[in-house]
Amino acid sequence: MPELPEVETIRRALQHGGRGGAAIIGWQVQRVDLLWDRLLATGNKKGFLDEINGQKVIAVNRRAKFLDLEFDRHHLIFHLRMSGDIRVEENQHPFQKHDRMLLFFENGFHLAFNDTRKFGRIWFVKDPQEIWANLGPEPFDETLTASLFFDLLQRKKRKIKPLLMDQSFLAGLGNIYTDEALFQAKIHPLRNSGSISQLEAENLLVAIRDQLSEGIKNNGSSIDWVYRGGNFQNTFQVYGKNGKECSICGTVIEKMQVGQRGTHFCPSCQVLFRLNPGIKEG
DNA sequence: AGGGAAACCCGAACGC
DNA sequence: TGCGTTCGGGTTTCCC
Repeated sequence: MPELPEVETIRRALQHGGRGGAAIIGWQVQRVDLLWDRLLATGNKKGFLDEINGQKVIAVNRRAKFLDLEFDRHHLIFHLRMSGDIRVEENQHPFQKHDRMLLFFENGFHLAFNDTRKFGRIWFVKDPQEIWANLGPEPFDETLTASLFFDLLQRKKRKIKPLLMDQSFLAGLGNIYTDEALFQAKIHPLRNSGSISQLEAENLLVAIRDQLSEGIKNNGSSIDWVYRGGNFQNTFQVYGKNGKECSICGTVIEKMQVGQRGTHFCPSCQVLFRLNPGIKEG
């Protein structure tokens, strides 16, 4: 589902073209159809529909899983949540089931926001900072060094998987990339963040960046029926692989619930307790 | 502070 | 075949 790599893939398509659509930079808004009112998370509908008219797209940015359409005077921020997707098409193209908003441009094209499950939201604001004020660092932020990451983990006493998915701790990971990163780093999802060693923290940060990079390189993951075009799902090592053999050791991959989320791991590669005396448990 | 549960949604997958 | 039930994904909110 849309996690950082999927949102980044969509961002690049809107900025530079791709995924079957053209770049939208410089395009001017002519009209907006809001087909499902609750899509707009804040502000009033009329103000939004009136004020966006005539504005041009300056840039398409991303922060964590938020997509930021930057216009002359406002930002239109999207969160795709579970099933959101964006298409750019000529107006003659038929609208689709579950389209929740249509942004018409003066050049005869429109941007369609499609969201089967209606979890996605948009914000129309002057300053995007107010939307993402509580987000943690970007995973690729250069100031997020291995030693800083270790310190941040030490300060918390939480299960590592829910902590990595907490957007105020680290912004961008979702269920899939978290499971894959923990597998690469050989860390059990239930490990207490305070028990992670310096070396493990280093490996984990590398794994997070590796997995996200691979996801972006593959244009994201197409799983279920919701996301178009990505191939990263073909490289999954643990996500959805429960019952299959681990590619490293042959042990059967298991699935369990952690913080209400399906969690996939190799019980041999990712051990919760080490038997070696002298190594702290947990 | 941390963690669990529920809510928001829909369609696919499953069970009978 | 057809019906009812379960599941899952990201986030927020509420409660212990």
